[in-house]
Formats: sequence, C-alpha cells, structure tokens
Amino acid sequence: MNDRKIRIQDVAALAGVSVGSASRVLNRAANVTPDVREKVERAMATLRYEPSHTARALRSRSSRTIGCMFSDVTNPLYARAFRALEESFRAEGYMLLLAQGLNDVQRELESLRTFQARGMDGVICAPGHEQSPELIALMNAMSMPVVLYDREMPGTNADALLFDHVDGMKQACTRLFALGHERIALALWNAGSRPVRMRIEGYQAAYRSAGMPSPELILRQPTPTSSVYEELLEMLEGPKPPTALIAQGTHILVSALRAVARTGRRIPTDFSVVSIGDSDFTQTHDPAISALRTDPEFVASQAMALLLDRLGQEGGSAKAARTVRVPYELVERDSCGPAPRLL
Amino acid sequence: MNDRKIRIQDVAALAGVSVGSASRVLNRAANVTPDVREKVERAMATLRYEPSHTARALRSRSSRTIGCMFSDVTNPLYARAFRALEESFRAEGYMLLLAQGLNDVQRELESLRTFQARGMDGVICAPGHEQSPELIALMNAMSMPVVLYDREMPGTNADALLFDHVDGMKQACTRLFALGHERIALALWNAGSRPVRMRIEGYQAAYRSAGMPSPELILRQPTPTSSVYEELLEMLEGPKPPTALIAQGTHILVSALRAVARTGRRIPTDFSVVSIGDSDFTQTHDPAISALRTDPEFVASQAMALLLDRLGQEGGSAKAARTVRVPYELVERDSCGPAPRLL
DNA sequence: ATGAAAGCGCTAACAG
DNA sequence: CTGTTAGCGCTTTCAT
Repeated sequence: MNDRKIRIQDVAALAGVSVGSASRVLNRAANVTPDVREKVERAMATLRYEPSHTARALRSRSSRTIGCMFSDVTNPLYARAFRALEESFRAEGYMLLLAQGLNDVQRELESLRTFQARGMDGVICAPGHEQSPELIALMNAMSMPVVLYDREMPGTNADALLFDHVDGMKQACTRLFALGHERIALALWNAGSRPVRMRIEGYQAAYRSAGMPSPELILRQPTPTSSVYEELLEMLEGPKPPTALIAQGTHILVSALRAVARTGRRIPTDFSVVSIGDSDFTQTHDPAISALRTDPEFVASQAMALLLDRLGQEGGSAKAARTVRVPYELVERDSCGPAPRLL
Repeated sequence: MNDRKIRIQDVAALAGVSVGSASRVLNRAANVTPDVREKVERAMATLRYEPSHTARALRSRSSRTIGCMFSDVTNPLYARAFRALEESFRAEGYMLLLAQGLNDVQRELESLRTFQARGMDGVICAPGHEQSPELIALMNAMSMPVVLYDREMPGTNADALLFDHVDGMKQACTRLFALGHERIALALWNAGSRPVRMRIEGYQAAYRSAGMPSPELILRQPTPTSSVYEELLEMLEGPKPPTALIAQGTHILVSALRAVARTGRRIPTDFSVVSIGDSDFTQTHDPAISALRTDPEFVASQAMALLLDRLGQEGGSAKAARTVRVPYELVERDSCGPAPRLL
C-alpha cells in the first residue's frame, strides 16, 4: 500500500522510452519496434502498471461503457436480456451501467441525461413511454448512438431491435387452430407499449387469416405480476369457455394454471397452454409448457453490432435508423393437445 | 447539433467571471457571492451546460460510480437486491456498474480488476468463492472500500452485510415444531457459499435446541433452478416421510409443490411449506406461502451507509472491518398447519 | 518509428 | 470572495 499510483510516465522512464511510445504500446498501435514494445511491456509488468481508465476516457473521448435502461431488472425478461448484453459487451472490453426507469418518465429522462453527461459510448434502452415528446427530444439531443429495445419511437433516428410479436402470436394461434381450438384466451399485462400492442394485433390477425372473428377472450392485467386467477376462473366456468390459453409472463401463467386446475381440467387433455416467453418454469413444469421464445444471445449480439457499427465510423449518427427484427420460435412441449370435443 | 461542446470556460466567459468561480458554483461551494452564483447559473442555463463527468472524475478522483458484482442478475434474489441498490445510490448521485461473475473465479477477478482500473468509488460484491487466495489478495490490493454481500472472507478487511440465516431457519423450524412437525425436509441448492452453510447450520441448531436429532431430510440441488420433484416424491412415498418442507428459491419450491400435490397431499392440511425468500409467487399462490424474508431496501441502505462512511473520511480503509447483520422475518401465511396425525 | 509538447475539461491550491 | 495557474493521466498531433 506504500506504492503511490503508477503513471505511464513511470513506465516510460523505466523502459527508457518516451511517454508517446509507451502509450503506443499500450494501445497496440502499429508503428512500434519489437524492441521498444518488449521493453515497455516488461516495464509495465514489473511496475504492475494499471492504466487510468478515466484519463484515457477523457483524452480519447470514449468511456468504453454502455448505458442500459430498462424499466426494472426484477422483470426476468430484462434480467435475461441484461445478462446476455453484459456477456457480449464484456468480450469487447465494454462495461454496462444499468439504470431502471420504473416506467416513470422523469426517471427515464434523468437516466438518459446521466448517460449523456457521463459520456457513454452507446445506450440501449426500453423506455416505458414511446410517445413522450421530452423523451424523443432528449434522444435526438444525445451525442451517442442509441438502440431501442423493442420500442418504436417515431421522430427519433435511433436504431431499434423489434421483436416480431405479430408473427409469434400467429405461430401460436395457427398451431392451436390446427389442433382444433377455436376459442383461445389471451392473458397479458395491459401496458400501452409495443410488445402488448403487437401481440394483440397478431392474435387478431391470426383469427382473421383463419376466417374467424376474434373472440372476446383477452384478459388485460394491470401489472406483470398480477393474477388472472379470478378472471380466468370466471371465464372457464362461463357459457362459452376457452379451450386454450396464451399467457405472458410467469406470474400470469402460474395464476392461470391454478385456475385451470381448479376447474378440474387437465393439461393438455382438457385444456392447452402456450407461454409467451420461455423460462426454467415452463421447462421444468409438469407437463412442460410450450413457449414462444426469442434468443437473448442473438438479441445481445445484434444490439452490439448496431452500436459498434455506428461507433466504428465518424458520422455515426448520419446514417438512417436501422431496424433488426427478432424472430420468435414456438417451442412445442407437452401442454398442447387436441381441442376437447364440445358436448 | 451544430453547437460544439460547451465547456466550463464558456460558462465563465458568458457570466463574466473566472472558471474558478464557475467551478465553485457548480460544486455548491460555500464561498460564493449570491451575485456571482446567479450570473453563473444563468449562463449555465442559457448555454445548456452539461459538465463533463469524465473530466471531473479525473481531477477530483471520484467517479461517483459503484461497482456491483453478483453471480447472475437472472437470480431474482440479486435482481431484487440490485433494484434497491440502484434506487438508494441514485438518490445520492451515484450510478452502478453491474458485472456478473457467473460463479467463475477468473471472471470474478477480471471484474474486480476492472472496477479497480475504472476507479470505482466503492464496490459491492458477492463472490462465489470465498476461499480463493487470488480473490482475497486482489480485494486487499483494491484502493476503494468494498462491501461483501452475504459473504465472509477472512483475510480481507472488507465490511460485510451478513444475513442471519441461522436465526431465520430457527424461526421457521421453531414455528413448525410448535405446530407439531418433527420431520421437516429442507431443500436448497448445494453451493458451498455462506448462505447455504448457514441455513443448514441453523436447521441443525433448531433441532438441537428442541432436543431432537436432525433427520436425514436435506435435499441438495446442483443449481438454483433445478427440480426436487423426483427426490421429494421419493421421500414422500418412503417409510418415514416429512410432514413439512422448507424450500429455497422459486424453482425448487415450485417443483416441490408439484411433488406434494402428486402424492395427493393438500396444503396446509396434510403438509406444511415455508419458502426461504419471499416473492410474488409465494404471495399470490393459493394457498399463500409462508416465507422467510429480508428487506432489500434495508440491505441497500446499510450497504450505502457502510460505503459512504468510508468515503467520507480520508483513511477510509484504516478502520477495522465492520459487519451488519440482516435479520430475517418469518411472514406467516396459509401454507402451514398442524402436523397431520400419524396412523 | 520515436520524442516533444499540447491539450481533453475540470478542480484545487494559492494569491490577491 | 475571486482570479490565476498548475496539473489529474493519458492520447495525439507534429516534428524529427
């Protein structure tokens, strides 16, 4: 602890070269004699030199840090996304600052402003409010590239990762139609944001394609952790009950399963279930639950590609906004069976 | 976009004062005339001045950033902890860098080294390997205060937040004993780290206090997301089955509930359940599940207090390591009932 | 290819 | 109380 902080000057001095050369070695620049390189590297090693990230950031105008803003890491969806992002970016020497907007515009604005002030190299975010004019204005004023995570914000020129919810819902509905189901319930939380809008759109489109009117079987929940137990139970005991359910998120799914079990129905014999989003729960449940899934690693790699591409070139923000579609895959397990015969 | 970056010099010039004064206003220093303060603030506003965080960090040797390292945010426990930490620190103007060790020592070392190189003001971490000599050496070489999150690492002088697992388990067992249960199963994942060690210790201590030998009813799982379905089922159908279960984590709990239901037992009539860790699941399940909980906000505030205290004084690392015990509370719900009579 | 020197934007030490 | 000045530790011209 008695050694005061070692600077690049110390390294240069010990190696008998100039600071410039030491810096070039540190940055793996091309123009360095093997001889010099070796001397510098030896000096760095013996001094246990640790370059000051802050100083490099100030001078080179790159913090090698990405700002992430999601509503809440407690949401498994975002936790999963973050894990993959951290993994990808770490490999490239970036670290991630994680902020949570909690669906509060003021917090979202504050977080993005902080990212700006702290000189993030890039930002990945999923604001809860796609329409907020302040948010849009702020995003346009930011000096680093931004990637929207499953959000559409017209008026900004941010790149976006757009999950193909419409197609996902069509896959699920089509499969259930093929099994003879005509009354499919849909349980999701009632956020106004893109994912929910698109899922409902896909659900209705699927019915339209099949030449059927969409039934009134959509259960909207106030939060992703609320229960559909009561409502689904009522629906199941009502006159024209659904024979299948597509449910979003573990909590809604679990409460739905309880309601189904309560009516004495067995899965998949009497009732079929598809989960929007895959998890350990859907995989280990008995019976294992069919699920619509996306690939977090793919998403992370695409986010990184979008960001690094803009960072690579000078006028990064010049190019038009790009969009990457993220496909859904329907993983079929044991929770779907033929529709029960109506009496 | 045509405005080049505004520096504090621009502010000073427009306000007609020196950069020093502008800086003092920015930093809310005491020695500033109201007149000067106002002029500077006006100038900052009209220029939309955003101070460069990087430059301030370089000069003032404080990044106002805390490094967090947990094994995996995908673990709800850590997600919940992180949310509370972000909330607390944000209020004080700090942001959090989040890294995941994934229970890999090399990654853990790498993350901590990065925190060091990036000049974090403080670090909060829960390494998977409390015994690793390299980790211990590294922690001692770090120049900022470190708070261990439910880990004990003798040989370091880091402050620690220690969850009182022993007491928690005693509370749960004592309650079940009072209900007449004598054979309580315990399902947890088999990490070698402190939480698991302590829980088993508490479980055995509770039996000892009650004057009973601890039964052979501990189910250790390889991962927090594995299933105890098979093993518990076997136990329940065996000769001297447990009448109650204490289970750690949602996944283990869910698989356990399936096994219990499979044997035809009803909760709480035929079988009692306590969850280690509270969640939406335990709260919304039917019947609601009794749970051992800690308060994430309390934990976050304590972590912050420990860190800020050391940051406040100069020789922060001089003082001896401190320890804060985090109490468990047993929230009683509807999943525990009197032990069924043995035939 | 290397060295010297000029800052990146800010804070802190020191005069006045 | 305010202004001036010297760096924080590094990268990056610009000469050589």
